[in-house]
Amino acid sequence: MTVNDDPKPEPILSDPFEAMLGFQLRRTSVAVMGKLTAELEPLGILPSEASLLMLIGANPGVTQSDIARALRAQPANLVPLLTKLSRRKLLDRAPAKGRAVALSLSEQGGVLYAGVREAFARHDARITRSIPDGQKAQVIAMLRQIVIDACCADGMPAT
Amino acid sequence: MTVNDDPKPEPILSDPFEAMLGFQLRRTSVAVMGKLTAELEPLGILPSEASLLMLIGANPGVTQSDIARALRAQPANLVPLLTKLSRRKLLDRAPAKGRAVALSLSEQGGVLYAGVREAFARHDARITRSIPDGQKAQVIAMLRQIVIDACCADGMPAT
DNA sequence: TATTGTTATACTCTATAACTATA
DNA sequence: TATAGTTATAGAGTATAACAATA
Repeated sequence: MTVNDDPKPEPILSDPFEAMLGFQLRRTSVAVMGKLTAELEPLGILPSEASLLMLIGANPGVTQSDIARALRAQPANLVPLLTKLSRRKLLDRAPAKGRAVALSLSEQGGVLYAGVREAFARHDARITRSIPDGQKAQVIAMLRQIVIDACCADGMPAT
Repeated sequence: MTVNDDPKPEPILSDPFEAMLGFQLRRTSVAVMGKLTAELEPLGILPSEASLLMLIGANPGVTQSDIARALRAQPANLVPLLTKLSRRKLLDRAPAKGRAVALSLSEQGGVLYAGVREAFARHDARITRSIPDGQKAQVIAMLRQIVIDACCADGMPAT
């Protein structure tokens, strides 16, 4: 066996980030998002677009501002994403109060939604599989607390 | 008391992501990175640049490829960052084997490095402050395991 | 020829300012 | 006038292909 099986044959560099929670969080998030991207790729949809599908599917009639608030996104940034979904005939738009538009999934959108939901479920099961049963909620609670520690009680928006 | 103290006065939307570890990881990472950005801002340096300073400061003489490997970055993407640091006279470059260049911090770079290290330490203490003493290592181990679960044993680079 | 570094480029994500439309 | 949505734009991060320089 002359093949190198070591997953990290890196040079002997001192890594100042190994013990830092912040960078480990980021590294984990990047890896997880990368895997999600791969999981969604056969469906021809990006994570950002898929998350809109998930939100609209779970909340028929939501408006763009609702979505922006829920995802902590800038309304302006939703426009190209929703345009793309609309061009694929995945969305229905109905007039709502004011200038608002009530969004829901078209029949085609519903079909893709089912696939996307499955992909998300598979993905989350995969990345959670090493976490002891019944401990996932505690981990999420911890992450939520870190968000609070990171951004609250001083000048930061509650991302 | 008529003031709304609720940090999240959001509409009653069903959030399909609340229970998903992946999105909570991402949300946490975004919040933490935002806070780090704010912490570094007075020093006039972005997190990406600061992480180069940290790596070079801890490993005088590293080359660009060493850095790329350690940070899982594309070598091409380091160029503009290192150029920016060089223009600020923060780096010294010495010829090394092959076409490689050994990077180290200039005197000015060392001064900024001290401040950056302090900022990183403060930042990490802040986001870790809710984690019970002596449990940080376990949390990091869990994150590392999630990275493995997310990307290994099937077609993904070990991010 | 293999490795290192660089250039150019393109795409995604994010943020802001300025604008339009509606009640 | 306040809210919803849009346009344009700019910055940052990331990825790839093509190229130059060195051993």
